[in-house]
Amino acid sequence: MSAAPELDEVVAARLRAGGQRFTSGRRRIVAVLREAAAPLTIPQVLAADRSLSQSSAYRNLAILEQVGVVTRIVTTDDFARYELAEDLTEHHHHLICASCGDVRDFTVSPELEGDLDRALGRIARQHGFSADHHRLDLVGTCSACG
Amino acid sequence: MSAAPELDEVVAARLRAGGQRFTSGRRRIVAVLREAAAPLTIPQVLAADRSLSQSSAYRNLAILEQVGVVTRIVTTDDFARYELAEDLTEHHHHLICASCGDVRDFTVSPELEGDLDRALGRIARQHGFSADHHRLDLVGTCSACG
DNA sequence: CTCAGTGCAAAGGATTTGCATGCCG
DNA sequence: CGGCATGCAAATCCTTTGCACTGAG
Repeated sequence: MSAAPELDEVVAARLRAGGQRFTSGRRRIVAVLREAAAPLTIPQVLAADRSLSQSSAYRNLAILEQVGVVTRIVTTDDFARYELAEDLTEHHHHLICASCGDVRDFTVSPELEGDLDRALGRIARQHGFSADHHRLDLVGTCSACG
Repeated sequence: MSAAPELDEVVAARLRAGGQRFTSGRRRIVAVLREAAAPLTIPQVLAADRSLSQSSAYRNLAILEQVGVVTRIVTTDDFARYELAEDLTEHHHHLICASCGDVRDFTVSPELEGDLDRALGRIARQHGFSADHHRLDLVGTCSACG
C-alpha cells in the first residue's frame, strides 16, 4: 500500500507543528500502531518492538497524542490503549470485550453516522459544549471469552 | 419524589440476590449517587459524605457494580466514575469534557436509539460478539473550560 | 456467637519524573 | 555547541489488600 510514506509525512508535519521532532523512537511507535488492527496497550507496543523503552514509550505516546497523531482510549481494564488518530485512518468504532478488555474496530453506515452527527451537534449546542468528536462503542463479550 | 423508597428496594433486592447486605455505608453511597446529576469520582463521593471511608467506598462500589446497581465509567482523566445503573435511572449518554474530565448526561431521540440498536445488533452478530449495551459519548470542551 | 462489613495503614501496579547521557539540528 | 530525546531507576498516585475490630442477624 502506498499510504505508508504519506503517513510518515503527515506525522512529521504534525510533530513539527507542535515543536517536536520525528525521532526514530517515535517512528517505531507509529509503525507498530499502523500494523495493528486495533488499539494497543503500551505493554503490547513494547512487546511488538523490543527496542522501545517503557518510559520513552509513555512519553512519546503522550506527545503523539498532543499533536494529534494518536488517540488514547480507555476500555474496562487498567491499561490505556493507543491507536492512530481517526483522520489518519478512517472513522470507526469499537467492540469492547467487558471480560478481557480487548478491542476490535467496526464501522457503521454513513447514513447512521450522519444522523448521529446531526443529533449530537444539536445536543452540544444546547449544552454550551464545544463538540470535538463522538465515541460509539459496543460493549459485550467477545467470542473468545463467551 | 416517590421513586426514592422504591430505589432502595431494588438495590436491596439486587444485593441480596448477590449474597450481599444493604448496609448503611452502601446506603449512603447510593444516596450520594442518586443526588448527583452525573457520574462521580470516588473522591467526589467521599467529599459528598465525609462519614464514608475511602477503602470501603472502593470496596462497596465494586460490589454495587457486581450486583448491577452502579456502573463504572472511565473518561479521560485518571479517576474512575460511578453512576446508578441505567435500568435504575434511564438510558442516557455522556458529554465528556476532554479538558477537565467532567461529565454531563444527555439523551437522544428514541428513533435514533432504535436505529443504533438495530445497526449495532447486526454488527455484533457479524463479529460473533455477544452485545451487552452500547456507549455513545460526545467528547469536547465544556463551557467552563472553553 | 458468627461472619460479613468497616477502617486504618501498608502494598500494588500503571504511569510519571529526575537525572546523566546521547544525538539531532 | 545547545537543547531535546532517551533510558534507567526511583517516585507518584489511584486503587487494592491485610488485619483486627465492630455490628447485624
